[in-house]
This record gives sequence, C-alpha cells and structure tokens, in this order.
Amino acid sequence: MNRQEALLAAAASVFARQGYHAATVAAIARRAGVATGTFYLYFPSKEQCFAQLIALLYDEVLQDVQQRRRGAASVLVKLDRSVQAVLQCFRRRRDLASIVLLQASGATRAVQERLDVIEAELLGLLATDLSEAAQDGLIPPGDAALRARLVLGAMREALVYGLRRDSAAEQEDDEVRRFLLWAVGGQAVAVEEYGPEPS
Amino acid sequence: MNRQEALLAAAASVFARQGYHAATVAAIARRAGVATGTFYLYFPSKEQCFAQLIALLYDEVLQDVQQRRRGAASVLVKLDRSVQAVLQCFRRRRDLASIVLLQASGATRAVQERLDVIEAELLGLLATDLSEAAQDGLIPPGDAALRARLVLGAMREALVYGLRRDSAAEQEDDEVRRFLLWAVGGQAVAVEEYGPEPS
Amino acid sequence: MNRQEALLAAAASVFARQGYHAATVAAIARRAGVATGTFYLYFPSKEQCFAQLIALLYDEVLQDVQQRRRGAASVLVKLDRSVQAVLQCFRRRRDLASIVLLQASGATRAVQERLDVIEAELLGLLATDLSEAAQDGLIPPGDAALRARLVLGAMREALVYGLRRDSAAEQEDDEVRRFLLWAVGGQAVAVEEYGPEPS
Amino acid sequence: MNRQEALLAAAASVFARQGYHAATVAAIARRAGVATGTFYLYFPSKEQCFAQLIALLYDEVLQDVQQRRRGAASVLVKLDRSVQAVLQCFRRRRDLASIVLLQASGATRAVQERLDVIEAELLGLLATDLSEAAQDGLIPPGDAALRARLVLGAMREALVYGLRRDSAAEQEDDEVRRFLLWAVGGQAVAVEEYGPEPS
DNA sequence: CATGAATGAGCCTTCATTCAT
DNA sequence: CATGAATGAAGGCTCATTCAT
Repeated sequence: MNRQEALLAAAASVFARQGYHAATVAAIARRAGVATGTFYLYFPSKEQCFAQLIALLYDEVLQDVQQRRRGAASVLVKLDRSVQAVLQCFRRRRDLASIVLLQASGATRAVQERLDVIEAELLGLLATDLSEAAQDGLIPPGDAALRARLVLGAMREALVYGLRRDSAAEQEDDEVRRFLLWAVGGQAVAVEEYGPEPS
Repeated sequence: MNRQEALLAAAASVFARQGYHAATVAAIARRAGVATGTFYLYFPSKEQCFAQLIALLYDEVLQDVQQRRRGAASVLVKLDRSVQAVLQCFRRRRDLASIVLLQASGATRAVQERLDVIEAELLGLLATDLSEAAQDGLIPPGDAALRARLVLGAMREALVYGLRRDSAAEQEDDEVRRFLLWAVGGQAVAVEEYGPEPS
Repeated sequence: MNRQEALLAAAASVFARQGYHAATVAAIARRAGVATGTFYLYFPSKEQCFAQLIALLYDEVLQDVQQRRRGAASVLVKLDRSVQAVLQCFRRRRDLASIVLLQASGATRAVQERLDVIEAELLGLLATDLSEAAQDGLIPPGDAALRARLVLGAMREALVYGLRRDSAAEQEDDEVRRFLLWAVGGQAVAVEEYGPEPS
Repeated sequence: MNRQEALLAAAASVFARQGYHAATVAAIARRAGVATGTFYLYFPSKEQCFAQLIALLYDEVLQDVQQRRRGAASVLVKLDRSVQAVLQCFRRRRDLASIVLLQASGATRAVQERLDVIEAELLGLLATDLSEAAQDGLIPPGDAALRARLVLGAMREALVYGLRRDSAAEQEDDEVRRFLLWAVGGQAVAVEEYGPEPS
C-alpha cells in the first residue's frame, strides 16, 4: 500500500469515526504514519480529500451497478440488480459508506454539491428503469423521478441501519429488495435468487 | 414572541441555511436582534440549542402522528395516516425539516445520539403497526423493524427532495403514501382520500 | 489610549522593528497587552492593519503639506515648504516612517499598490509645482514627473539616513532643501528660514 | 550556462517577479529545471542565494563605476560618470535591479545588513568626489556623506520609475545627471555627451 | 436580565530544509 | 552530483464562551 492509499485509508477511517469537522488533518496524517505536511503532497486540501473519498465509493458503486445490469431479462430485474449492487458495494466499504451516508451532508457546501451530481447519476439509472417498466406495463405509471428518490432513500436507510448495528446482514438485503419491488408496484415479479457477487 | 422564541426562530433559520458548523452563535444572536451574550442566557451552548430545535420538530411530529392515528379503522390506515402526518408536519416547518434532515448528521455526536432516541420513538410506532398488520394478515410477514426503517428512509428522501426543489407539492404525498403501502405489501388497500389537516 | 490606538501603536512598533513578514499578529497583540483574537476585532487582517498604518502617516503628511503650502509667495517656495513638511512629518513619526520607507516594499502586492496610489498624490503636487515653476521661468524646463520622482527619492533617502542613524538632525533638512532646490534649477532662490512648525 | 548560473538566473527572475517572501525555493528550482534538493547543492539557503544576487549586481556596478571614472578630467566629471555607470548598469540588469531596489528591503535583516555594507562602498566613492569637489571650489561646501545619500536616493528613484514603467528611456538619464549635478551645486559644469557604453 | 468586548485554544496550510536512494 | 518525497515548525485566523459593566 503506497502513501496515497495509506492516506486515503487513514482519512476514510478518521472521517468515518469523527465526521468531517471533528476530523483533523493532523489526525489523518498521524494515523497514516506520516507528517502533517505530507498530507498536502497528496491532497490539495482536507475538503478535496473528503470529496475524493466520496467519488471513490461512487465510482465503485456505479461500475458495479452497470456491470450487474448487463444481460438482465427485464427492466425490473435490471432495477433489482441495481439495488443489489448498491447495497453490496456499500456494505463492502463500511468506512466510505459511513462517510457518504452519515458525514457528507455536514461537510462543505462544495462537497454537498459534488455529491449531488454523483447521486444524480444513480438516480438517473433508477428513474429510467422505472419509466421503462411503467411503459412496458410491468408496474403502474407514476412519477419516475420521485419513485427513484424513494427507492434511494429506503436503500440509504437500510444501509445506515446496518452501519449503526455494525452488522452486515445479507438476508436483510432480500427484504429490502422485496420492499422496493413491491413499492414500485412490481409485486408479481419474483425476486431473483442471490447469486455470488460478480468479481 | 418572547426572547426564547425569537432566538429559536433565528437559530432555526441560520442553522437551516448555513448548517451546524458554518452557523455562528453571533449570527443567530444578530438575527434575533440580541447581543451575543444573551444567547447564553437561554441556551447552555450552541449544541444544546441545535438539539432543542430537533426536539421541537419531533414533538410536533409525534403529537400530530398520535392525534391522526386515533379512530383509524385498520392498522394499515393507522400506518398511512402516520405517514401523512409526518410528511405534512415536516413540510409545514421547512427550516426545522432542513435541520433535522440535512444538517443534523453533520453536527456533534451528542446531537446525533439525541436524534436517534427521538427517531426511535417514531420508528417504534411504525414497527408496531407493521407487526400488527402482519399478524392480522393484512400484509405478508417480515422484519418489522427493518421495514419501519425503510419507510422512514423513503419518507426522509421524499422530504429532502421537496426541500431541495423548494416546492411543497402536496400531490407528491399521495404518490409517497401509495409507494409505502405497496412496499410493505398492502397493495390491495385503497389509500384514503386526503382530508383537511386536523388543526 | 483606547484599544484601537493601542493596537495601532503596537503594530507600528512591531512592524517597524521586525518588518512585515517577521512580525506576527501574536507579537502585536502581546505588545498591546491583549489576546490574539482581539486583534481581529479591530482589523480584518494583518495586511489591512499594515495598510492602515501607511495611510495614517500619509494622511498626516498630505494634510501638513497642504497646510504649509498656503500663502506661499512663489511656486518654488511652495515646493520648498512641501519638502519641509514631508521631512518634518516623517521625522515626527519614526515608527510609521520606518514602515513606509523600509518595510512597505517587502509586504504584499496589495499593500504596494495602495502605497503607490497614495504616493501618486504627493508626486502630483510636486510635479504641478515644478511645471508651474518652469512656465514662470523660475527653473529651466524639463520632465516634471521625473523631477518630482527624483525629489521624492532624495527625500526618502534623507529620511532613511536619519532613521538608520537614529538621529533627527534638523539642520540636515536645510541641506536637503538646498540640494533639492538647486537640483531642479532654482539655485538663485534663497531658502526660507525655518520657522516653527505650524501646529 | 552551468547549473550555478542557471539557478542564479532562475532565482533572479523569480525573486524579481514575486519578491523575497512570495518566492519559493521550489519555484526557483523548477524554473531552473532542477530538483528542489539541487538548489541546496549550490546555495546554503534561500537567503544566501538572494544575498548573492545582490552582490552580483553590485560587483558589476562597482567595477563599471571604477572603470568609467578613470581618466576623468575633473572630480565632477568623475562623479557624473559614476552616476552614468550606475544608471546604465542597473538598466542592463532589470531582474537584479528589481531585486536590489524593490525587494531587498523586505527580506531578512541579514540581507539588509549585507546590502548596507555594499551600498556603503558606492556611497564612499560619491562622498569622496563631493568632498574633493568642494575643496577644489567646484561646488559649495556641505555635508558630503548626506549629499552622497541624496544622490543615491534620487538615482534609486529614477531607476524604480523606469522599472515600473517597464521602459529604459536613455534620455531620462541625461535629465537625472543634470538634476544631480545641479543639486550638488555644480550648475556651471556642462554635462558630458553620452558616449557608447564601455564594454 | 442584557450587553458585547475580550479571550485563547485550535486548526488548516505553507515551505525551507533534509536525506535516503 | 542529483533527486524529490518527507518533514514539522510556525502563523494567520475563527469562534464558542465568559464576564465586567
């Protein structure tokens, strides 16, 4: 693990535990085992470092989601798999998840705006699926953008719930998926069996 | 409006606009038209003031929810009315809603813990309803606590969505209610018509 | 002496002795007998404080110069009196003089630009006098702006010379005045006797 | 151009543009096309590098002055030629001139003191000339040391004026020379015609 | 009760200098 | 000789909190 990675890991850990404002650059550097100034060789500022962590997680999430959606039989399956991918990806990266889900909103306005842009991408995917599904008659028609938000909100809460209890109950995910499929009106669709995570 | 109220209103406004950390006690006092020191005659600290605002909103929410639930024909109606009450109450108090939904998580750990306790109460109500509904065969059985979380998460996101767009679209609430009822498996239940808000 | 004045005096002393960069806000505050934060109740920044000191001296200088020029028999007398006023005023305020003459150029670009604007005013007066004197045939024609610069430069050096030797030799001023009058070509003009400084 | 020279040139450029404090060793090294550490193979410190640049210019100046003075018919001609030499030499080396004239005073005390020592040499020459000229009855008697200062100050300002306007008006120098000769009382002396600069 | 000037701890950031490679 | 990553001390500035009036 090189310096950059060590610092990112340290930052993730400190930000996750203390929150954006309580975390100090000194603490991050200390945890990474380097001097304070070294932090600034790798990041232009505390804020940028934080933003980078957020981007890191979402890059992974979006990539996983895209990959998982390929070859899905129907739109609803696509949607379901997207949800699965998001849940699994966040669970895999507890620190980053904590940052994105719990700490980000308290950071700077700039961070918030960057996060919004990133989230919009995910929301876009979900909304598209919901639109298509409605057109295909798989679910009742409705405001796709709003529904996508609701889906995201429920997922977020499920993840926070998991983070809080420090448990990564995989069976919970099934319940969440069912909840969301039903929520959008796709009650009749059988939820796919969980397969192994794609590597 | 006495001093205490003026300060709370000022604090709500400033916290909502700037966030917990960017907000300064001086700014709150200024907006309330009092001296900085006066703030500390009414609140022991900035943090306590913030916590008080959160409690303020939730007191209202819980009271509204309780009142709205009385005389509901079935458990699912109770649940639906709870959702309605929460949505309406948050929409009525934009500043406080913004604080609770967007700013609180970035504040202090102490604030976070107080918020958790309060939220637990609301979650308890929802979980109880869901348990009962399952026992009554109105909805399929499942993890009531988790489902309550998911319901709360979806509501939260709906509210945030509204806050961001600066619009209080009432018709959105119908979609949200339908979404949630379906989500928990109560698809067959017709959503009650919106009546006038009980005063 | 109130806080503002005490801080200005302390700042003048510290800046004069240490220079802009070596001087720390903490040192200024300490010398004024206040806490560091107090400094920022009176100045928006270290840089602004420095700029204010410069303006302080030049306000005095320009006022003195204007007053001294009134009622002068000829343009050359006006010029001579301007020189006298500048020299006396700078000698009266050793700290400020040291800051303006020795430390200012090493400060920020912003400070430098403000100083340029102020100096331009003084240069304007001198140049006007020289132009008039040339038109009146009192001195040979020439580039008035350049000559004004040269006059200012010689004065500056005379003052620096005095600052360095820690002496305020008043008789020096006579030599400087003669030097400058001759320099511009006004050799024939008798230098006025020094009167008491106007209060 | 070897490393040492490349670094000196880079340093001259960076110091001239940014000033002593704003200039960073990293920027100098970058401009010289070497690594930061390499800087310290050629200079013991940033401060010494700066001091060296000052010495560099003054060595040239003093040499030029000495050469130009040889074979002068009278003391005043010597003086006049010294002035010419200084003006030309500074104009030839804009970067170094900017450093010596504008940036040096804001540097360290140590730098300032070294500069004083060097300037003293030039002042000595000027003062000697003025003393002799007075003894020879060419100019009225007076404080030679002070006059030398005034001459230097006027020259400095003339040079700064040129630096600021980014112009090297050669005709200005004639005006400056006349100004200075008159200033010391040598009005009757005709100013020598400009010859080509001695190489 | 109210004021608001004063406090001072603490944090982000810079950069001259070093040294292992 | 050359490199450039690493160091860590130092300083400007903020702001929650206090307290004399």
